[in-house]
Amino acid sequence: MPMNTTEQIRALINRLARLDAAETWEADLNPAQIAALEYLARANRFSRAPSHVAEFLGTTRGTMSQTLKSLVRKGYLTERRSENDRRSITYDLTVPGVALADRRGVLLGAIGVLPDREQQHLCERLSQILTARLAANGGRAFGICKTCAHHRATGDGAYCALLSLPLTPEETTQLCHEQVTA
Amino acid sequence: MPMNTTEQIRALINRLARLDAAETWEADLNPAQIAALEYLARANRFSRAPSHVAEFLGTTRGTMSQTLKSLVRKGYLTERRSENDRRSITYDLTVPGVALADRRGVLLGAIGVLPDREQQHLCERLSQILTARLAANGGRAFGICKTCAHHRATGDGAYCALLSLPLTPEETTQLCHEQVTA
DNA sequence: GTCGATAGCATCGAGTCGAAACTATTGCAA
DNA sequence: TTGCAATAGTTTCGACTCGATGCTATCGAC
Repeated sequence: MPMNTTEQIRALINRLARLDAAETWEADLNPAQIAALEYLARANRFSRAPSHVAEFLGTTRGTMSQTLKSLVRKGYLTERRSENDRRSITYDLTVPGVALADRRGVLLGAIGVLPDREQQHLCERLSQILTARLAANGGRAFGICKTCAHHRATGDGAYCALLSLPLTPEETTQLCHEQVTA
Repeated sequence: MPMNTTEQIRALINRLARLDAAETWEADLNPAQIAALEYLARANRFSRAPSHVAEFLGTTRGTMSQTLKSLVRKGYLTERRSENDRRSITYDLTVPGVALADRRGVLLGAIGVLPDREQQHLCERLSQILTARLAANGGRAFGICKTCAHHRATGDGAYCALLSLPLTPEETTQLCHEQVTA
């Protein structure tokens, strides 16, 4: 029974991710650890708690708790308890953590074979699929801050209307767990 | 530091695969087991040995050996020693195995939001990336039999010029570890 | 017949996986 | 103010994957 296009796309996505994950072992981290580290490298300060990483990657808080603890032991993360809510914890990347998150693999080179226009197009299509996938069972999008309905541009920086907090220019390019596409 | 398009594509591929994998646990199989089962469901009779599955999924023979044994224990596969080469083993799907490989998840539905033309386009782009990725470190393509340089169409069925063996029509639509794009 | 290459397997320690039970904190409401 | 449910994170459990290493059986070329 030959596969239809839809199934082929799913198979390609899974195989590419699997091959990319296999590279990961070159460092002293496994795929789950790299995935968590890369998320934390791109998330803003409101979105770096264990429950956020767990939701982003489709796993449980318990599992993510272990993964994050092991990254702390290896020196790639530090944990910081919140002042306001003493239950919550935020993880920050250390200098080696940032270096590792910026590491690039063979897959990036392979994506580079496509011309810029095609990359742009591909990126949009995959985003559409992700949005549909998340909508199917109420997942959050974790989109970029400045594309959010709560984002307000001010003179110099920006402002979050949901959290009533000022934002630095850098923060507006990061991922946020509260993001709602405008 | 904002991500460029290339990095975004990689991140999207990994996140989609991860979310798809999370669904997998609804059955009594984990992502690695499902991936192996789905490969075996699509591979031809020359490409269903542990070393083939391992190469396809970018893992080692040792690890794959364990995964396949556990699928046998669960009743989704049967193993069969080769007549010609007594070292080699071929795995076949049982009836429950076929049923499980055909199971469809939320991701397929999400891919379905794209119109057919876009799916076709997306499929080609991802294939290009995969080809480039494999070329980067000498991996095999595991392409479809009838697109192979060794494929010869005959009157009724077909013929493999590499293995000097006749092929059924069905076999020419399956994956082959020897495939070389014509 | 020897010997290297190949195919698969067993074992090891670290770590992931979900599930479930647990602690500490928060916030709401009677 | 007390009570209680919701929330955030952790711990423990058993099954399993991960790569690495070393092992056996078989094959094939010389």
